[in-house]
Amino acid sequence: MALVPDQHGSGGRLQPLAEDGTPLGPPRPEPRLAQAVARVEAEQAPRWVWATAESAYQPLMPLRLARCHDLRLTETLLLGHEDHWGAPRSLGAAWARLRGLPVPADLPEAAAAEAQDSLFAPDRLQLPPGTDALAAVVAVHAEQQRRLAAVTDQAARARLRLLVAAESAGGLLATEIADDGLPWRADVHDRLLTELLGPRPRTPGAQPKLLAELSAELQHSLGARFNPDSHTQVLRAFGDRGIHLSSTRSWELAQVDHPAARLLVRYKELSRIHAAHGWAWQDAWVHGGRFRPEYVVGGVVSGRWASRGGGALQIPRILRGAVVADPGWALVVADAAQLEPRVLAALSEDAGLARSAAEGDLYAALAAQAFQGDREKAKLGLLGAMYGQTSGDIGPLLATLRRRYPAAMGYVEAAARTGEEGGVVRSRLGRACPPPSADWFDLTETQEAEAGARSARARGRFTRNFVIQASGADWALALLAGLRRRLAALSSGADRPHLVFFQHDEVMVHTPLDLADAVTTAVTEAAEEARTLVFGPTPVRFPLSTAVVETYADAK
DNA sequence: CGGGTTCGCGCC
DNA sequence: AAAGGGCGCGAACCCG
Repeated sequence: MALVPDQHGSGGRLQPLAEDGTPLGPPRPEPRLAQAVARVEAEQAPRWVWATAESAYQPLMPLRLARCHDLRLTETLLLGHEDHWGAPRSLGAAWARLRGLPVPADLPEAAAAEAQDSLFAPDRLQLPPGTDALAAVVAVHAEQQRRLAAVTDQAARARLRLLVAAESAGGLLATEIADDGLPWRADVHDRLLTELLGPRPRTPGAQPKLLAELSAELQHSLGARFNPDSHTQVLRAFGDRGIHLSSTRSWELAQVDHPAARLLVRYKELSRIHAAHGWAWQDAWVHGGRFRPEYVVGGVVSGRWASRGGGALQIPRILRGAVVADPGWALVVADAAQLEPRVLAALSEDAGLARSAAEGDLYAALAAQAFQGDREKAKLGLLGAMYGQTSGDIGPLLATLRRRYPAAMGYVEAAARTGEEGGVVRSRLGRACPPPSADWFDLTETQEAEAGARSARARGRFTRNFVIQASGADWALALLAGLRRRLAALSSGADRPHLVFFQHDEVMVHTPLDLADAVTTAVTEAAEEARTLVFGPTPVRFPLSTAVVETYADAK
């Protein structure tokens, strides 16, 4: 069912479609769009087709719909798959390509965010003036179905269709999470901040008491006046005492045997909390007991979500006590244990690594197999292999891994080689990595062989990691889509369990207490379903650690 | 004064 | 000699 809201007001138009996108009837004007959509959802539960969730789904909040086909997200996936990276992805751009018209550039993200709030800002859909938006939605959708059907390899086609469905479900979910919000207790947050920093300063922008004291103590211990927030001044203050630092990074300070180093590390920890998640952050982002961040589905090229404003994906551990379930409710927190090495085991079909990943603690099993039981070595070696690390004492570890797990190591090394040579790699479900940038070619073809080689190696590390990170994102998206479907089946109305947080390999559901066990079962089943959907028959397991808690702080 | 860059750190 | 992937954000700093 194609859906296009009116430019202003609460109406819109619907048009029923066949699976391949052919219209099954004329457009239906609906002056009361939300009611009409709710009725159609109850009667037919169609797959809704729209330009973007933000243009079509957000205005329908708090309505919940089961399935959609998001044209913008799908266009991005298809363009990547067709190696047309960088082409504009808006509905208007896709329509223009279809009709042989000049293709409008995408709005920059910042402008797009503003376009949301202003009646006069340019329309993010980028349709040429006078274009019928519903006709464009119908035509672009039919074209996307045609392009999906044109993928020749049957298994690859099925996986790409799965990716389109999962990505679109992600679009639904991001809108719903923003609508529901993450439960956030401002009073608990304030208490935590007061313990760490001292009471909230009366004048906005003033430094909290404990932070100011720490700053004074730090300056006293170096016998100089300086701003601890200024790298230049800090380096000079230490240098004047004969301590020569190459940076002010905390790991470097940790090696310095001077009281000022410890004070500075502590100062940096606290000032960061104050600046990034302090009272100003609370004023800006927490309202009515909810933190409402804006998630950007597919905001990372690997398919991970990004966020805009509020640092939704960087909630510091020390403040997680402020995430508290409502009275009579609970939080179900689930995260995938050791997701990325398991993804590598499944992708590469390495028999030895798969055996380690068949259950329990992967690193411990690896250590028992190949590292004389030294779990730390096993973990460092495998992480280094997935990131392309070459420094430190990792050489012998990589050599062991190469000897014992040749298929797994061969897999990441092949991905790295492809990247170094300027090629493109894909996730398990078919998300493509970006091609090298234009200046990459300048560098690799430069006279200065060293700069070119360095740049090629950097791209090799990127593609090496991409196949794993992006396939992990495939799995997580499939889990989300399956979990969302299961939660909707558990109950409806105001007391429905709902997803409130998603961070790469971790999900959180806010649920009435009596449904907490059912939610735990649902998330476990969704993870198992995702494993089969994404990786097919594999011995590799993707265990979740799940917890039913009152506060996020108790989840780990 | 505003915009862009660098540094460094929060998260995975 | 160089030396691990992906992000968002804020403060300092630099420049026109």
